[in-house]
Amino acid sequence: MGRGKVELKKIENPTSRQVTFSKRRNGLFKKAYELSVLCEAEVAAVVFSSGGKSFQFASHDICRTIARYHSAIGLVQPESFNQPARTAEFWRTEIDDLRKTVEKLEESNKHFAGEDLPSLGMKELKQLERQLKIGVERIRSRKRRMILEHINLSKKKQRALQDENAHLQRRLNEAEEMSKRGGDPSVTFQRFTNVMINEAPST
Amino acid sequence: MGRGKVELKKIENPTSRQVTFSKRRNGLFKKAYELSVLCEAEVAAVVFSSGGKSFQFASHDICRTIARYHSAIGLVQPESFNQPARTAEFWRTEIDDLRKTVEKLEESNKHFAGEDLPSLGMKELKQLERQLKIGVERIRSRKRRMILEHINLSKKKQRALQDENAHLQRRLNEAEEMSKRGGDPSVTFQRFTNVMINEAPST
DNA sequence: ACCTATTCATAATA
DNA sequence: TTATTATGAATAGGT
Repeated sequence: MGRGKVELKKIENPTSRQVTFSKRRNGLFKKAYELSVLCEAEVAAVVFSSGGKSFQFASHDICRTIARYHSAIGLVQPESFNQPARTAEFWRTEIDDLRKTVEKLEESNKHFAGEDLPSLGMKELKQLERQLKIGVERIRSRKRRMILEHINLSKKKQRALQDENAHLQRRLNEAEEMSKRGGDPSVTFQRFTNVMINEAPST
Repeated sequence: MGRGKVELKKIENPTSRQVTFSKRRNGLFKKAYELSVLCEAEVAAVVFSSGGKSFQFASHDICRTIARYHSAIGLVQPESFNQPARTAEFWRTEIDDLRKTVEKLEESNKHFAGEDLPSLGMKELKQLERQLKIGVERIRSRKRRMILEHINLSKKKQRALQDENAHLQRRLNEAEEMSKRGGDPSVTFQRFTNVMINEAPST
């Protein structure tokens, strides 16, 4: 709802994704609230942003609602005999590390896209610009290479077709000679080939 | 929405309350789903009708999301969740997701740096080049802005110093006048200021 | 953050 | 329950 509809797929632009996340999260919680009031329902909602931040709404007490959900599902389990503390701790750090990695990568990605620049000093900006220019240059050279390859391929195809044409022409001439000299006139040639040069991709 | 607005209070008519509950529950879950897709968020919602029936939506795995919520708020999870196999499963999927995210980010980072290009087609290359050019342009504009700010700051400083100089000059003249006319010759001025313009950073 | 053209959700109704 | 539709709400894109 808004100007133009939106495809149901990940919003690629990080800025508008963040904005939409905020807006829609609020919208969702509002709806949840209204549902709970209008229909006397018990509602809880948990949302994690892609960055890992958590948000929640609960009409009553979220823990109570979750507990109720557990019992509703019949997931009650007796005390288990493990060392969940240590294991959970281990996983937690593992996940924290990964999250940090993600954050760093996201930041550098943003910088590459020219976003979030105010957090950088002049020196970093210069370095970044240099880096981007190198990137552009590499991409251009890759494009040149691809085009060249394409052209060469086309040329090869062309040559092959020309050769085949010549060959067929020769055979045709021979056959005509034969028939002039009284060869079997039922022999005909029905093969044709077209010389097609694929259009090279535009720059 | 709908014909006439609704007050935010319990719907007394049981029939229309039930109908509204159904509709709005679906609406809520739909919104939750859209949020998860559009913004790559992890969303879970649990709803109990006033009659006690439970409904839930989860973008990933609802137990995982709840577990994540628990760890996010630093609560020890209820034992019912710490059954080792299941818990391990949750953490594993969580970690897998994060790893995938990291991989994607690393790939796009490489592409920004002009590495690993052969995996891209001509179309992607063009898009990437455009993106990089935008990045460069933004960086340049950021640099310009920084330099301008620096210059303005310098100018301000310069002006302030000039003013101070003028003021001192005036007082000096006055003092000289005074002494010529036989004022107290012991009054001297010992303050000096230099007008220093900081060098602007080079482009 | 605020604005508003649009699309979406849904209350009333059948 | 389902389908329709008038209307208010949510929100995408812009500023």
